[in-house]
Amino acid sequence: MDLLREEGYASLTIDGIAHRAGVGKQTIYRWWKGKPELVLEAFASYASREIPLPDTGVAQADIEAFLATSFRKLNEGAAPVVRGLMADAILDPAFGDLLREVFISRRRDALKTLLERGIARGEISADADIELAVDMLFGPMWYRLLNRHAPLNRRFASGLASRLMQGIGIAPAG
Amino acid sequence: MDLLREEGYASLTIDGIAHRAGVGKQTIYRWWKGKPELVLEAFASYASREIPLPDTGVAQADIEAFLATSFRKLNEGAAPVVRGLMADAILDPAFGDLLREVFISRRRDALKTLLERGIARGEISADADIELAVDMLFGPMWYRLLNRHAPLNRRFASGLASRLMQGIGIAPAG
DNA sequence: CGTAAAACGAGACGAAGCGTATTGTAAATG
DNA sequence: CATTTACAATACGCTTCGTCTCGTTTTACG
Repeated sequence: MDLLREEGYASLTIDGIAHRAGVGKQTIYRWWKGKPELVLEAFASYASREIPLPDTGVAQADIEAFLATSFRKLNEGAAPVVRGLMADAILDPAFGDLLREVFISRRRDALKTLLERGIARGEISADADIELAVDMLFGPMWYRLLNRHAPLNRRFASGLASRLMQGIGIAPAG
Repeated sequence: MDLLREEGYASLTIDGIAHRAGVGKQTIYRWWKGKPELVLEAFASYASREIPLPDTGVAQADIEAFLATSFRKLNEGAAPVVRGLMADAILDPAFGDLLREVFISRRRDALKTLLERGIARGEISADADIELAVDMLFGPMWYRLLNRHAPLNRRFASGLASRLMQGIGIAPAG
């Protein structure tokens, strides 16, 4: 993780990692298939203290808080790592499967939990398309993360959460 | 483009392109900075017959048609190329700037035109956040394109367009 | 035309990084 | 205590990169 911060994902090499760790290359290849798998595992353990799910009692607020926390983690340094992992996932479909399995799908599950709570509470339509809703929240996040055309800030989190609820929510009384 | 289709973006090399083209490597480097820039230009010219903007008279239908056409182009063979370009854009910020400038931003502009027509017609709230709306349409598209967890089909286009309009639209009479 | 400059095809070159193989040493295993 | 396993170090062959050096067209212009 130190090397990753110092040199960036693209410049990180197995030789460099082995040297910094005071370890032979063979030892690294004994435990990991390559750089992406190694970084993914390091990142997963770094982020192992899972982001606790917010529970404010209101779906829109939960979603907004969840997104805001995700954005904060990215802005605090995770962004380059996540971007690099995605680049390798694109170039190597096998690693793409792995990334989806151990990272993407878990984040999706967390978000689904929030949405299902909203359904249970009657805030969200029972026949809402949950998969689509997740895509509508994480999609724009990834789009800004990878494209860098606009910041991942609280305003964005708030905008996404409120527009989504207008799309799938049940209008509150009043 | 032939080589790209045959071998895939990741396996495409400058040496390979030069050989296939019956051309020296130096000639390629004289005209392009590297593989990503070359592929971007080839792709841009291939897609130069710009997708004409739909104009049905109804914003939601325009948006849905625009998305559906984009999805179709991707599904017909553009997807691997676009994915590869994005991977390089992630790994090389300078190329990321270029990709945003000549591709991403133009697609965004096309979508903005549709949204602004909707505002002019009174179908979309005049103070709607257009940038956010574009992110909410293209974001999920890119998310599925890169992550491959779900298909880019007509149902997805329809779902995105309708949910967006519920978020930023003005309820029609009736 | 005719000649000088520019662009070209071919491919050699050194620098990286990859993933594997080798070698002798240090742990651990039983 | 013997044997097996893991290890650090590093050499190796391979691939690709981007630059360079050749003669050989092709182009530009007097």
